[in-house]
Amino acid sequence: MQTKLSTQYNPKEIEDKWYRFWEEKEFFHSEPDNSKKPYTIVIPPPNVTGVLHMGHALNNIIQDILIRWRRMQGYNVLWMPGTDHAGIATQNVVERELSNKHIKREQLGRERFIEEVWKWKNQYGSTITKQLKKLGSSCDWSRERFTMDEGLSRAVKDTFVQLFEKGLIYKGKYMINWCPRCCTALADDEVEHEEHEGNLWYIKYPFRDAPHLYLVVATTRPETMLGDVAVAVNPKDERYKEMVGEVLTLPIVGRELAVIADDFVDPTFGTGAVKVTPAHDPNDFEIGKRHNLTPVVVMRENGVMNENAGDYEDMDRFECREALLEDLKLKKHIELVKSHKHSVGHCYRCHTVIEPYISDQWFVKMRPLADVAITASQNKSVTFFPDRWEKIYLSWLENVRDWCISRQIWWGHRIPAWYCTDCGAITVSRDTPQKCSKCSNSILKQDEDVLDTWFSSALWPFSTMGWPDNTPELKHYYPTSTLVTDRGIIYFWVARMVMMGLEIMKRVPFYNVYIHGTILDELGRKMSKSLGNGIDPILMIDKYGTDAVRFSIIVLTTEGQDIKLSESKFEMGRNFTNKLWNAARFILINIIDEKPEDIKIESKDYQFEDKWILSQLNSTVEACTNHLEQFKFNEAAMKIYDFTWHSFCDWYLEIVKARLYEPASQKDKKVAQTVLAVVFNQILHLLHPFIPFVTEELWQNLKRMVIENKINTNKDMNSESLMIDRWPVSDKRYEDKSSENTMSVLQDIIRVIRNIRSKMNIKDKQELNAVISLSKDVEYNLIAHSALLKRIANLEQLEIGKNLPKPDNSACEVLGQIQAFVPLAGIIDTKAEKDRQQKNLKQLEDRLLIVKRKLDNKDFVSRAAANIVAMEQNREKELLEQIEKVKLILKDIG
RNA sequence: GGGCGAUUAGCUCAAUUGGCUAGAGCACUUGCCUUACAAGCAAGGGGUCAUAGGUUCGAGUCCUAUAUCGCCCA
Repeated sequence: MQTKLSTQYNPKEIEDKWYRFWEEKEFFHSEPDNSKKPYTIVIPPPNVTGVLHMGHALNNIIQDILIRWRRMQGYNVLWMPGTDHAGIATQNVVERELSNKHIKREQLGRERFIEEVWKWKNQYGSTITKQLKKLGSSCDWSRERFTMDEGLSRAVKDTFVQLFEKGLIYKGKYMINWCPRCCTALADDEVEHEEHEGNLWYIKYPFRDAPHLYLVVATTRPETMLGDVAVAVNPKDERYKEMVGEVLTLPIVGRELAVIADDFVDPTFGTGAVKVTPAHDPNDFEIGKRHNLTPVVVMRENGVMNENAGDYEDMDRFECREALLEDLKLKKHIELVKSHKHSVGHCYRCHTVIEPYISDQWFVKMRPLADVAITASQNKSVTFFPDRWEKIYLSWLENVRDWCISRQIWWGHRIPAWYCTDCGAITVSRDTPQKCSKCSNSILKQDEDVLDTWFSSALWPFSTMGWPDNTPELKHYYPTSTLVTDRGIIYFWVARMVMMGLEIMKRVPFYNVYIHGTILDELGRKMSKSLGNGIDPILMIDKYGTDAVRFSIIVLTTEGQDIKLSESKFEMGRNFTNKLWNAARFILINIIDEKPEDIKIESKDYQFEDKWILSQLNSTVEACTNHLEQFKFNEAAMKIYDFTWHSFCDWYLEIVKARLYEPASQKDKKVAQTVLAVVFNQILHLLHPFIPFVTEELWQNLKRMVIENKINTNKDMNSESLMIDRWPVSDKRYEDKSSENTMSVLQDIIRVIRNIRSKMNIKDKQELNAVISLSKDVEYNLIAHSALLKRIANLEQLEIGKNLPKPDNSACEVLGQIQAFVPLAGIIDTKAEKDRQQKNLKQLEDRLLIVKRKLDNKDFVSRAAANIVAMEQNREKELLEQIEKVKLILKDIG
């Protein structure tokens, strides 16, 4: 920026430059170093097929703030980046690409298909990491990991074998969630439930031995009746008691069904009699087991009806529903159709309606793992911020069912289990086994399935550190410090990491979990591709600059609340970065010294406004640090924003101009220059984690100018970069309540004079006279600040004294113990002034009434805290005095 | 059906353990091209804190209902 500065901040000119600089200097890189305390975050690995959206942006901005802040505090900081292989999603993407070339994966075969996926990954898989860099993320890219890496794959195998050997992984035929489009099993939490407006069909099932009589069952999925093997009623249901044991004939199919009694049946649902289809409904599956019923499967894996569906074979399940209903209607088997809202499960990857399906799958036994994870949060080994999320986490763990981990796809970690072609025994092993563990047969076939992606993600906090090897990284950085994520993956990921961390490492994977809000559109809807209501963070970065995007997002992020976002919100951040830029311009221009001398500045050299701004800075440092410690990012950001703009720029810069332009002495000019540099240097430090690019650019310029002009900031400005310089620490010695109080009075006086100016239509440029009258017992030495007042309020003459009389024809304002008079002979609008004073009086009297009401209340005086009562009494006194003064003024106006 | 969150200025959000006149940003009104910044400066206007009860000397804040919206689970 040199000293010729553009009046507007242009982020494009500097962002890439500094990111490159940081990377080249390896400032993001971390090595285990036991002399320093570690601070570790593992990134929630975005999906390799992913493209950065606002949710990622928020998530990574927060992590980068924590990381940059802790790094500046001197921690040995590691931010571990990487991506996950997103089994189903990635396979879908590559299959779609292939289908454009009219190729099916089955034609290629497993090996060649996986080669294609890797090709795709290598070509497109780094899109999102490039975008994370654009966002300024200071990840240690040299340690970037991918869940399909060799090392992480080894961790997956090792974990699988360990859990299998402990009996925590088993294989079995159970009812699972099946996606007929992806043709794979899904875990319970991979099914998204949606309320659907459907029908409840009441179907007549005739008695075998009395076909004119029938029993009516109600169902929302009539096509599954082809697989009915019984009809169940509640044993306590008087209506059906006598029918238990009777035999019905299944319409259309003709199968004989027994009427059975089972407690599970809800007598209030439908007719109280339900069809039992053990192969196609999870509850019926359980009923079937209890009553030894043989399930009849009527559907193929792709959702098309099979040979058991008779005439409906080869029809799609929904086509079959329509055809079947048509036939039932014709044969008068439908008694009633009622519209009925019910929840329908969908695949979270492709949104196809999920089919409950009996299938041979691998499962993780969850109870023992979940119990340990529950304890970890109850005893605060893992702490949630905000804490309400702990309940969500606990309720899931308390009710969790075994986790189906096998997926019938090709892209992923293949299950390390081999089947003996001879005896059928399963051999589970880290390495490819040479012979069957049971019969020693050497012809073995590996399980075709792969593991759920979340199985590998669950190991992320330690697999990325080199586990199963006991690496220096693992010893130093594990457990990680903080996990930052969205509530959407508390079950998928957070809970599973805790379980696996405790099971495998015997230690929690992280101490704190910060759950941030979800970014919504202006109307409060989730941003989604299908709605087209997303805001592309990269476009926003191009338009407003990365720092503006970061700052705006953080200011909007309050304590994990959701964020309604619209493009215009980014103007706030842009305006602020521009303000900062211009404050820097002012400072850099004004610290130039033709013949710089090395003058030592001591605290006794500070002027009143220096002490004031240093005191304010000090409390800002303290507040900002405290807020960050409590994950209150927006409060920290707002605090610095307010200090920078409304204390430093609005007041300090304006006040100090006099000392720069018409210095009383060269020494005092140097003092002012020094304080400017000191405070701005600290501002840049405090802002760096939030807006790293512009702060680095300005700091580098400040550093150069401070050195060139021999400004002694009492801080070594010899660091190579702001990002590795030290985070400010508050220091009681800078606290100066007296200056703060006095300044606040001066600001009030100035505001009052400006207000009079504005109300009386007097141009800002026109100099005025003013008289400031103080009550006898006022301690402020305002006379010492008359130069300041004159300059900032643009006054020609200023008289300050005790109990000064009101000059004729003056506008007036009462400020507690202070009265400000502005003589306006010839200019004053008497009517306007009178109206103004009357309005004032009314306000004061209203307030007095409220105070009096309190003080007249005996209970208040006796029960409220003494300081509160004293405060009210004091207020009453002040109000009475003020009212007195305003009345006098009114009398004077006439 | 169960749980959680929200409801405060025209809009988006704040408001510590209950205690000064409920604050910001944007928008709005008025005046300013003042040599850091018009993406700015100065001065303003704008609130029955969703509703109804209750606790308390005192409630935006705590309790109980109700309404509306959103999310999660079944």
